[in-house]
Amino acid sequence: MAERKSSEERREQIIGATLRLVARKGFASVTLRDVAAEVGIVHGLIRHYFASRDELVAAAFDHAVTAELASDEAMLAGLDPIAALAAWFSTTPEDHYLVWIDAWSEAPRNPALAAAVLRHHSDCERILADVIRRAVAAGAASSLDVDADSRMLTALADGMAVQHHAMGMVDAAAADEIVFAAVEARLAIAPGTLAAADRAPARGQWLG
Amino acid sequence: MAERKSSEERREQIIGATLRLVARKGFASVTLRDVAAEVGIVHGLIRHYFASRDELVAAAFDHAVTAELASDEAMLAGLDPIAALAAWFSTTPEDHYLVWIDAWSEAPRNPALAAAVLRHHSDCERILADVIRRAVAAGAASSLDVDADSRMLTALADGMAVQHHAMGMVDAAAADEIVFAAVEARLAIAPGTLAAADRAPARGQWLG
DNA sequence: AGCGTTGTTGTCCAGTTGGACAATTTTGGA
DNA sequence: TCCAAAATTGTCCAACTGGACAACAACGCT
Repeated sequence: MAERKSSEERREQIIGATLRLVARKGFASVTLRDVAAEVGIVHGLIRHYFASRDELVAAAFDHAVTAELASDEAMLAGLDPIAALAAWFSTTPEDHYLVWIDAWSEAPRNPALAAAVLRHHSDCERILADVIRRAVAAGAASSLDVDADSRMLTALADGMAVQHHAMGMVDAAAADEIVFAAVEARLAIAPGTLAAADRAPARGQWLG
Repeated sequence: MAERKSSEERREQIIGATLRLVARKGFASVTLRDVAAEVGIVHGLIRHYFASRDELVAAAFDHAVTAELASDEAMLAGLDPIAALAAWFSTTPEDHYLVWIDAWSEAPRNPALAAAVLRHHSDCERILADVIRRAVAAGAASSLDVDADSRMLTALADGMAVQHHAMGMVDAAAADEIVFAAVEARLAIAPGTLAAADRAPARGQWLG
């Protein structure tokens, strides 16, 4: 009666279900039984793949962000630097950032998750720094300290994402406008350039 | 045998204990029994003061932030505008921001908390906007759109706080340096001015 | 002193949780 | 074909959860 799946397939199925639930209900309130029901298995089976609940949610976060950043990076590589900046700072899908915010708040109490958050945040700063370097090399921007600029602009984007996604203080258009203006000022790009270049395909979704 | 307290006194005692536990363990994992044990009462008594757990944590957040912002605002009023900017953007106590980050992630699932977060975030932007206006009036800074600058700089401070407090990516000194530089650039203040002015008394603690 | 209000207690409940584990079924290779 | 390994099930458990509630004790008022 059991539709038996290969180990890897089942593992990814569980991770996918976990992510979907985390996006909907937050890390703290996702239970093993929730995940099992979403997949259609018994909750005991999850223990066969993940040693603990903490390990499961950390693995889910890590898996999703790894895949998404790789896809984003590939997409950015195909754009000219200005279009890449516009795409990178455009408002991301709702579920994406709510999971990040949740991860920030959960990290102090879940070491495995904290490590993943730290690593992927560094990835984000590195990806942005690479784009800035390309823009500078192309003469489209200027930067005295690329890493510092990347760190500052990443922090700004995170803060605006909180205002938009978690608090609903600003809509997507207003958030983009504020971030674009700050990026342009910081990198000596003519005002309005990024908004005009913002024709990139939407960033990847997690929960297909 | 019962040390009977006045209604208001007991209420604040419960709120204080709740905040202390939220800072330590996060909103989601604070239970009524935890709070009761911290205060030294029976968990049933909490129901006498707060209709539900959600209402308790929202009230605790609201109460603490209200008090702290009032105290901060009074302190800022006693400083010249540049010193006030430096004080406002100096790294805040650890427990303070961890609670904010936790509130962001909990807000989508706790309407009362969401309302408090939204209201107090607006307070923060307003307080900063007032300081910027004083700085502009004093000829110490310039701003084309005070509200936009306040919103952008608040988002930046939040994002840096995440990097510092939740991820440990940067230490307090580096975070201050990045934020100070961005504030100076945005408001046309000479570089280094804020670091030199950063002699303000530490912002208030919650968990006395 | 008597009395109503209210702070306070202890106990109960039905439900949920993460984890453990033996039993069963399926798979894949010898 | 047979068997060891791996996937999967069902069930158990001890602990904990928020909430309900009746009983008790201290208080303010008259």
